[in-house]
Amino acid sequence: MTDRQSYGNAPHAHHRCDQCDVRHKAMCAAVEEKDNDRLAAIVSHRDISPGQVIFEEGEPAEYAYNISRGEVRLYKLLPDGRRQITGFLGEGDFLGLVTDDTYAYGAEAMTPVELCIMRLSNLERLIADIPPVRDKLLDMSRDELAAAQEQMLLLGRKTAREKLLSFLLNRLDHSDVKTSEAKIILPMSRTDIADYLGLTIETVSRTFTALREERLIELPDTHTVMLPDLEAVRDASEAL
Amino acid sequence: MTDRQSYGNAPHAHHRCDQCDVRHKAMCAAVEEKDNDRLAAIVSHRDISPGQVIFEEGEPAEYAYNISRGEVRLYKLLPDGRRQITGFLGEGDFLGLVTDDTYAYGAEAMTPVELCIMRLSNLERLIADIPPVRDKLLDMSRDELAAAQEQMLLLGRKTAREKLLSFLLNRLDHSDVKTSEAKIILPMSRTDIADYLGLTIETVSRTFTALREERLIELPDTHTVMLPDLEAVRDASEAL
DNA sequence: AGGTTTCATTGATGTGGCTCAATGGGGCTG
DNA sequence: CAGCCCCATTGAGCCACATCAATGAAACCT
Repeated sequence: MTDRQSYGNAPHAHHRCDQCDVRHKAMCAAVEEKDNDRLAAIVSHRDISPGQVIFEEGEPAEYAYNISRGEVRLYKLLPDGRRQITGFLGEGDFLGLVTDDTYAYGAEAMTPVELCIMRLSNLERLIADIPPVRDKLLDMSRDELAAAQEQMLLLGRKTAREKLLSFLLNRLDHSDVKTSEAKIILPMSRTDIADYLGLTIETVSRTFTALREERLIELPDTHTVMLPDLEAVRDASEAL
Repeated sequence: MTDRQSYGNAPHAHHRCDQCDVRHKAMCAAVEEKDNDRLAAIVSHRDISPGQVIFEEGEPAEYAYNISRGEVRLYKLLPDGRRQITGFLGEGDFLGLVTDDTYAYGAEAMTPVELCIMRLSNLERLIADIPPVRDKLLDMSRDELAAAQEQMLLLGRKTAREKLLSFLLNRLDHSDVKTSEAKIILPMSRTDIADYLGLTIETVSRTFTALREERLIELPDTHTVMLPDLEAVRDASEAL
């Protein structure tokens, strides 16, 4: 599951932050034109291949990351190997808020990932000097907290069917491709979905099949889901 | 469950913040001596009796709160009434971080509660003007996020037994009475515990009984738990 | 192209926790 | 202090989801 190789590949040289594709979505959007050089001076880049570990839970936290390309899973483990995925991150998302000086969760690439890296000490100085950055991070952690609470409701009180439908609706909201027909691409495996929803892989698979037979969803292939009747899905995701 | 009466009792007059019992634990600790007057000028107080609603999920958020006395539960509801408690708050805790301008969860008093109230608009000005306040709030939401992720692990992947033991250990950590024997006071009902752990009241009750029969816990009365062998509890809370 | 590995699906069976139901006990009220 | 109400406990049976096991299908390597 985590064939950690050389711990990521060698970092690149610095980059032009003002030309970054995901700048507008990322924390960096809070940095003004004039401070761009300062931002560029403290970031470097790294490519990560699918399945590789970015960092592990409990590891001393040295860096914070912005995802400039690809998809990442965050997870926590129990001693016997049970895993809970606490979130999926994508382009523009920020990675590495820490409490005590260790990472509170592990992070792995699900697809090829391009990371924008900065030392936490440098980030802290940036935060102190540029108030909008601090505001942006506060906002982001507020949003994350609201999402976490929604996920607690899902994990603690929803059925398998409701969990899966809520998950699909979430994915739809967060996808940027807004076609008329609701189409969802799932970059993660069934196992990842199961570990995110507090289910087993078999239950996820069976529930997908059941939903397809009810015509609530279509599955053109394993990693694509279509929602032909959004209203029906919304109703079924919280039962009535 | 929520006999909302007159929506709290009449607010008191302002208070001496510098004499506040919970100041050192609260966000207010980040306000310096010289800014005390400014803090005192924007806060008022309110007493809430057990079971009363402080605010409801989805309600437009106008105020933020500090808890100066008592215990509060936060929760989210599904349309059919299923409830997930997302957290328990106590003295010094802050209440009312919002995403869009509505509360992301409901809040109810579990015991008699004394609240320190401030308008969100005033708090925002305080945040903008006094950087340590912003830092403190960022820290607090980081901690809350870490706790939320831990709770996701619990809800998604732990057994009833592990859930209950983890819950007790958490309560022990957050209690300020540090006696040699590990003693825990639970202000909340069995139903609250069930809704926090994603269980039913019957399972909570049965699990308590089973743990007592194994001598992992003692139950002098319904709302008191003793942990005679902390190591054994820690092991059992994550299985091996 | 063939062989291997990995991942998803499906089936058969088991079980932890839920549901439904009855009983017990502690605290409040009059 | 009797009666009531609320809450917790306990029991019996059931079911949603887990576990165990087999098969199918796609991706990967050589």
